[in-house]
Amino acid sequence: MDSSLNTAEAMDAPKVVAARSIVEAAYGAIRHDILNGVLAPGTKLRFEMLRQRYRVGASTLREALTRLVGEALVTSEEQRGFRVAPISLEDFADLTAMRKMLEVEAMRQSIRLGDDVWEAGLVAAFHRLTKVEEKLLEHADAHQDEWEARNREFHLAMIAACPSRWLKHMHAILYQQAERYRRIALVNPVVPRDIHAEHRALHEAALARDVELACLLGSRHIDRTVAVLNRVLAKVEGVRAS
Amino acid sequence: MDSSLNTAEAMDAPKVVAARSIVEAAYGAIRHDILNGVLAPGTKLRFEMLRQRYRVGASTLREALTRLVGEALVTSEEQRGFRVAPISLEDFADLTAMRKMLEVEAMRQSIRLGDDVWEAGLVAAFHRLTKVEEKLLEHADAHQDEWEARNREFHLAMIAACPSRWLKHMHAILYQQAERYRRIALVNPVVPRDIHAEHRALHEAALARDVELACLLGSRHIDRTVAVLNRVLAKVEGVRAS
DNA sequence: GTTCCAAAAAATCTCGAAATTATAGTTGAC
DNA sequence: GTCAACTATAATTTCGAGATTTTTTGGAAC
Repeated sequence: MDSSLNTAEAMDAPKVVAARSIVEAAYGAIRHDILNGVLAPGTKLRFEMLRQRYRVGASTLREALTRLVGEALVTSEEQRGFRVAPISLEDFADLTAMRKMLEVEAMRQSIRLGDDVWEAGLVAAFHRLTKVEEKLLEHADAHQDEWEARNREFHLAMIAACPSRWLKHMHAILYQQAERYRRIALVNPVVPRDIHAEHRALHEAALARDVELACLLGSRHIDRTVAVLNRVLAKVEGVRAS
Repeated sequence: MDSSLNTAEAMDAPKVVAARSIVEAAYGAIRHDILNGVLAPGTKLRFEMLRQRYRVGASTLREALTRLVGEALVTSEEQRGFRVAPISLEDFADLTAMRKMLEVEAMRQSIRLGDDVWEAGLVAAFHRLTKVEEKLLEHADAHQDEWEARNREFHLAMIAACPSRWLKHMHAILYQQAERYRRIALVNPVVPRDIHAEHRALHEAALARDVELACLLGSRHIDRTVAVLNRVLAKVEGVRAS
């Protein structure tokens, strides 16, 4: 919960969470498959099918799904089972507007209150992100997963000093949702070119404690990501339908 | 989900939800008990105890609790069971700052976009709230529960025209959390006196489509509620401890 | 008195069969 | 041919016993 600066736990979110319980493992696996589009939006989640797929009992499965409902990755209809939460351009716009509001506010607080430890974490995260972006320029579409992870860490490091647990909690949910859209659009991988420049500017403004500039850059950064994604998503099958 | 104007469903949240499934019933019952302090903050939630209390099987109970974890009314520690989420003055401040931000933004959008139906709903909600407040002046601390419900409906009606699902969703979670603190502080019932005037002003500003005034009033309204609650909560046993 | 270890106790977690409910298919009446 | 009621099928939901893990207890060594 409070370990956003910890390097070792960087890969916590993506896949294998070294699950201590079976529910946790199932939850992680299903979440992974939803985020990566293996379980397509709108798909009916039938119990027999899921029980085979993830090798768990009915109740265990049910608990994992309930947890995903709480994060709005799954929907449930009383007595009619579960579905992968549908996606739409409308939802993406809503989601992003909300995330922008929260992320900017979190940045504002974080930059104001961040101490040396926060700065160190931010610099480190930026460095790691830079490294991956260099690799990305050579090997093209490999490392895409890794870039996603580093990108997330960088943005998390940026708001790490924000003291509001609720703000960070809700931001995390929204970021995860956005991540879902991003990965679905990633069928045609978007090579990040000027994104590095944006990150650098953002990073420097934060270190210079220029709150207003950083917020402005952060805001624009999200806007551009959305602009790109909107273009891609509009073409992808199923975004409009489900 | 979309029935915030429906009179008949006014009592949906508090208690008996006419549960279609047993999980739903258990969830509602436990939620009710947590919100009203029957299950005190920090309390360990042992399965045997809960199974007896609510008459449900282990898995069913577990699912209900998982759902409550999603709303941050319950915490879970891997392999160590569940607890009623602790409360603290710090959390209350955080929670409220967050809610203020979201509620004001939702009001802003709602007042800008609200149509005739929205206006009608708002007027109706204000009227019902007024009626209860009159009753409250006479019979003192009875009807306190009803006032809570009408107050909630009024504030929901105010933001009903906000088109953002995410904004309303997250606001709902925060409002519920705040409700928890309010009811715990309600051991010494605070008689709402000038609150009626505040509501009237807010209501009129909204109908006049004076966005800025309404937001200002809404903001102040929350601030005052917090000021009062802070004074009460500081005295209540257990808010600081757990 | 403190610290360690093992065994017992208590709690949580997991499973799949059985009960309940929804859906599809079928027949019969109009 | 359409609709309603009924039946058969398929899916979800519920339960509690058993497996697994944590916590407590008791006792021996230091």
